[in-house]
Amino acid sequence: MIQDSPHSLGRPKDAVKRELILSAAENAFFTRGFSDTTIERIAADAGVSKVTVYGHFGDKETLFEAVVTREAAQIEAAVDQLVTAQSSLEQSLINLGEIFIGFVLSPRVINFDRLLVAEAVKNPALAKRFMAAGPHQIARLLETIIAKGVESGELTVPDLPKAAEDIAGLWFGMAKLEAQMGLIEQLTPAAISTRVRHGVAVFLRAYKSDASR
Amino acid sequence: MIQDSPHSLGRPKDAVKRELILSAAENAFFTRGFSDTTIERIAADAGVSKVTVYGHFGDKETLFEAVVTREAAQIEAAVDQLVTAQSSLEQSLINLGEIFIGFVLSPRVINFDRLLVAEAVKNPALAKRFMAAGPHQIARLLETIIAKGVESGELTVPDLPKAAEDIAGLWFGMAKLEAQMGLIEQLTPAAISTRVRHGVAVFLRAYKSDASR
DNA sequence: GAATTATTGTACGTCAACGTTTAATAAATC
DNA sequence: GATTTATTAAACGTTGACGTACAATAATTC
Repeated sequence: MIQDSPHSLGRPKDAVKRELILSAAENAFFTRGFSDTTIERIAADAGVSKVTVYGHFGDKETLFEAVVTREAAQIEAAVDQLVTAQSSLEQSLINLGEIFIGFVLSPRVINFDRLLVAEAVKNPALAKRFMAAGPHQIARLLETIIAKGVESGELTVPDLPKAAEDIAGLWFGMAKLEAQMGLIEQLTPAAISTRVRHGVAVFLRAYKSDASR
Repeated sequence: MIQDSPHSLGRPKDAVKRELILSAAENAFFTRGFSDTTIERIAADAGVSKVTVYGHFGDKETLFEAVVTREAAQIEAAVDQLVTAQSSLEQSLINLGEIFIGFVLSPRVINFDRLLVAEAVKNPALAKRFMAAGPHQIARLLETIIAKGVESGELTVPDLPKAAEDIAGLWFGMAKLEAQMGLIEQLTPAAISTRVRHGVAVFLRAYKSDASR
């Protein structure tokens, strides 16, 4: 049971303002990085005074961590929704791939991990949290799907985690790097679909069992 | 012919000091990023006065660009040396892959592109220069090797650039991301070799022509 | 209504870093 | 040797941003 935050005395902190600050901070950190983001700018964007920012979050570091934690939670929730519908192996892979690649290559997530990459040296714990919430969860889902294909006899897979990594690598190709470097914009759904289907096709050619040829 | 920089009058700038500054700057930028690197620190590391830094490079931005340009040139030179020895298709791929992956996952290059990723928003031209000097050159080499396999009838490849991207993606897998995020250290040569051979095997299973099965 | 806390705007203290100036010395050309 | 430029150390001006202080007002509990 979580107590409904009693706060016993005085004017309570405004939860809406807190959200506004987090959103403004997220946007600023994402586009400018940690050092080049100023608290004053965040406060202005949030339509809030600087003192209020300091009232809700003690300092810049703490605010940054709050942003990352919040984003990681959102990613985690999004991944959880990637429910594998009942369908063929190929279709399952395509479904997951389209959601996965559309997600990972979205400007929002690219910006997020641009930021994380830059801060990873200084704050490894945050980077780990991100990996656990995103890529590592996806990898587990992939393994589940591939394992089903093995059970049904469609696939021959000597190393499950490696096979999951293979298809993820095929989906990514060079696109992630090029997105990080700003060379490609948001991919259209059609482009994502093409990319994913190609990866699935190559993967299946490599891993299809002799029995199912 | 390049004139031997006449400089006609007065004491010439010290080329050794220039190199020392570039090295110190590279190291500082790589480990701390652009904004968190100070000119004073660079000067101190280089064993040189701050004024000398400003004498050689007008300001911080220019120094940064000089570092990136120099690094891109080194990468370009390194890639040029990836001469494809005369050997089997499989062995050619393995050779290129081991050099490629060893190179791309080295702490030096990971740091470099960590830096580039962070600055890509502000300076897209630098990011493009990096991609052209590194990944895009490698891609061309890969296409050359794969094309040979097609000519010899070993491979069936409907889309050459895509196939090159496939094998690069297979080699990378999640390793690049994990290295960027600081989750894995420098891979041992053995680990690199294993990773590369695995990628080649999967690639060949997917792309081997019917005639050569 | 009294007490308490939140929020705001403004102002301030502090610090770090960019980039410049100055005076002195070193290294090059003529 | 005269001139010119590079280098150094130290000091400086300036700017930008973090974080705090203050006084006034708003929201909430008792």
